[in-house]
Amino acid sequence: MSNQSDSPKRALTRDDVLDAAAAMVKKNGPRALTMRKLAAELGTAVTSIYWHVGNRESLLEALVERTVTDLGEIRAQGRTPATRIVSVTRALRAQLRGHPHLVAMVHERGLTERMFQPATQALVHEVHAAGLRGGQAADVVRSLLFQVVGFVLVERNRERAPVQYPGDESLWDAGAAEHDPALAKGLAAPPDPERLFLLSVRAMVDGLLGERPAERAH
Amino acid sequence: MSNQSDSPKRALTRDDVLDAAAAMVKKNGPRALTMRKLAAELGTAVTSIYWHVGNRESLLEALVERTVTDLGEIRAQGRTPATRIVSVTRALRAQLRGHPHLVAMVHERGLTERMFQPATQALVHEVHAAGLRGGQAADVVRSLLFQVVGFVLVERNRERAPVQYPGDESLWDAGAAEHDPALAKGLAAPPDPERLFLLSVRAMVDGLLGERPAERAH
DNA sequence: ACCTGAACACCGTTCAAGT
DNA sequence: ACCTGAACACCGTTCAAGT
Repeated sequence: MSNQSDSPKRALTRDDVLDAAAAMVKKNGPRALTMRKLAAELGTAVTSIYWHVGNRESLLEALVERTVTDLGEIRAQGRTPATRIVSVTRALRAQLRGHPHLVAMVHERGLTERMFQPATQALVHEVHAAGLRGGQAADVVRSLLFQVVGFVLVERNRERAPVQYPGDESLWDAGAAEHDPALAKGLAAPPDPERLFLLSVRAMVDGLLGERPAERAH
Repeated sequence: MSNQSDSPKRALTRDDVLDAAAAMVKKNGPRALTMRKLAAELGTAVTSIYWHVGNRESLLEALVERTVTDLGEIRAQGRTPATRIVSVTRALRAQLRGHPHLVAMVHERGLTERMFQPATQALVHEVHAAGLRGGQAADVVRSLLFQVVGFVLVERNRERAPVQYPGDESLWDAGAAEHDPALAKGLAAPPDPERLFLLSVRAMVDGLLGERPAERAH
């Protein structure tokens, strides 16, 4: 708990507050950001913070806003439409993982559209290049966005709760795994998120792009 | 704020506490469950609750445990492997949506494996019936579980934050939608989750089942 | 074995008062 | 325009004391 600067006194600015708040969130998550501790960190009275940012909720909102703005563009890589689309989802996932607490905060505040604008634009472009148009293209873009965000949410929660219940093979030995020891082992081991992400995104992209309306009967 | 019963006095049981807590969570979410309000609801001192359930965290844990136990089986429906798998994911999504606050609570507490045991078993069975074995089957099951849970998480957060930023077409008109008005309109309108879920799960199932190792090059 | 009130250490927020 | 301390209404949790 040290002050932001060693110089004897300086006017407290709104950006000072945001910076300190960002540091606290980055270190221990949004839950650990309390107005009082933030004030202590900044060496001011709690009430000064209220003057600069209104209240805790607006503070978090401003924080999210600032982070989203700093996220930067997403560029597709690869030659085929499928690879380019997959590369965009990977870039988006990397962005999200770079700001571990951002996804949940953004979601709780309904800024999703805004946050995913760069990724959406990139996806729209690639999906268009893949030959899709109109409502179908929109569906594909939406499916992919949901997929990536959902995956990251699940992934993050998994990391935070490291030891899963029941944890080992006990559940799958008893015939549940259809007498397939390799399957049982595969389900018992912790998943490799990198691999799983690629696998499922590729499957979805293949499924979405390969779709010919006439072929489908189920 | 009324007491649980009109009979003058009764011994407070652990189940009474859990029941009242469950009702409060169901009504206003886990955040609204405070020990003090719970005590008021039950007409006892706060400290009595501590005697019965330890503390707030164990209370929520017990609640989750009980709900998960009550979730019940999942049965596949349909004739082809693909339809049967999709039916399992739909049933799982319905279960999760039936307990709106459960998913997040379960996740925060690392009970995911346990919660999804019925769905996992059903999926393992169907994936096996589709001809997949070993590690590949495990990957498919995992991908689908991640997909469903992720989708429901995103979906739920979207419902809670109804008006999205920026909200309307303003973003997509300016050439971002590749001069495709139908696409722009599709992205601007709020998604139909039911349709989107089916669409993306089917795409993923197709992609996962249709996979022949030799065919893939990207 | 079960329940109680008092007390502690925290919260977010408001308000009147200072410079 | 900016900062302050005091105060209010909440939290979760502990503890010694009751029956």
